[in-house]
Amino acid sequence: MSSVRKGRGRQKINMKKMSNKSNMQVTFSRRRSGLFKKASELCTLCDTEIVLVVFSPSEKVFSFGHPNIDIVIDRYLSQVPPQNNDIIQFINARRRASACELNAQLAKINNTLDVEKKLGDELSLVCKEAKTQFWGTCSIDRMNWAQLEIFKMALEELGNLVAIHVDRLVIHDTPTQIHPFLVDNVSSSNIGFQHQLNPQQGQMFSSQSFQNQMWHR
Amino acid sequence: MSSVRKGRGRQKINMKKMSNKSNMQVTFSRRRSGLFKKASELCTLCDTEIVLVVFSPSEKVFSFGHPNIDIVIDRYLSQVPPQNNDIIQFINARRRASACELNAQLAKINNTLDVEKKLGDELSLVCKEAKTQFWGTCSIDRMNWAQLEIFKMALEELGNLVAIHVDRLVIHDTPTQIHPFLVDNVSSSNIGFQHQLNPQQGQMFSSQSFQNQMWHR
DNA sequence: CAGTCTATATTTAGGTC
DNA sequence: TGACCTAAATATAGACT
Repeated sequence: MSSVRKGRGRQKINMKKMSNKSNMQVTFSRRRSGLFKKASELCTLCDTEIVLVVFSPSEKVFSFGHPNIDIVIDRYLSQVPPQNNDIIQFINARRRASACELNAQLAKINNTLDVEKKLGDELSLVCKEAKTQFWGTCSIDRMNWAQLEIFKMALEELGNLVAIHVDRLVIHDTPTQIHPFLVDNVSSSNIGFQHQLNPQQGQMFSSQSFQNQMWHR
Repeated sequence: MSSVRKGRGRQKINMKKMSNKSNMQVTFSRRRSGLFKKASELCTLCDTEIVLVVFSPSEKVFSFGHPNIDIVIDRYLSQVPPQNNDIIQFINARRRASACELNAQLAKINNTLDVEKKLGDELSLVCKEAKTQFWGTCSIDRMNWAQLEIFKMALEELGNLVAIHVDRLVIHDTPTQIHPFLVDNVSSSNIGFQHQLNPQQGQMFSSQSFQNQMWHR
């Protein structure tokens, strides 16, 4: 009786990086599950091919894919030796940075949205920036020679990695390390085509999560 | 008046492949959006890296996730004369759909801009679309291993192209073929790491989209 | 198709164990 | 972490425009 106040129900949260580490962990788990579930539902309902890979803030990698693509991805990822390849690291570093930043930007935009709906001028700015960035960000033209050189190498390196990987795949078709991930009352376990098995099973969705120690950091 | 029964609200649906094609299309769009939104939220809240690729039943590809390499690749592929390279064609084919969408989106944004400066709600739309579209369109990750073979070749090809391009740049600093589509009164600018420039600028966000007239389908 | 509206179905933040 | 609880926040099916 008196004790109570059985929870205040779901609270609204700011769409920005959560400050509380602990809460973040919880949220991460929950939302990751939700995300995978949504993905699997989309597969089921619309007969869609999907690939979803999530890197947890703590170096873990979770993935899901309708057909068998994810297997390839995961194998690929899990087999790339992180430490012996500066280029890959370089690439990842860049990727990480820009991914983060993009997210930050989006969060900001969203915030703005929440707070103020009538920022037409902002829209203008956003678009303008977008236009700028469309050409600026990733265009090779805008890179300096040094960067291009590096990229060139990176690409070649990447080519090799892919080649190597393909070879491996061709040789032994065994998953490196698959684990059941979200197994509601489901029996996941199968690799690849799990989804089309039992469409009517409803909430069935499986996935494989992988912990690849690789490129953490 | 009499008309009424303004909708029965959300109905529960069977979690199995939708029979009604038309409904499926609608559901696909809606859920795809939702999924991408969730993904972006996860990124934002938990500082997570995500790769999400969805192949629509109608061969379109939507993706969300990190950029960089893929971007460069995209960028580059788009500059290669399509007819002399089957591999490139193959890859472009896969991206075409989403490129179209991007163009459509951008066109829309531009229109909006010209006509009305204070469409706060549009901002909302823009953001949503941005989240959906602004990430990579092409990713190694989504390919199955057969495709990897092809991709490998493409990469090698790419390496050469980069090299060639570098040469060109060094010689004359002129863009090979940048097109208009979005050239407002913008002064684009720096290289590579531009994002960290003005974090507090707020609504600035970038993306990698490419509009090359050559793709229209 | 894309956007709008309505009424539910789901998801999930915050707590507690 | 994981499971469970509550209530508010969202996502969306169906019907229309």
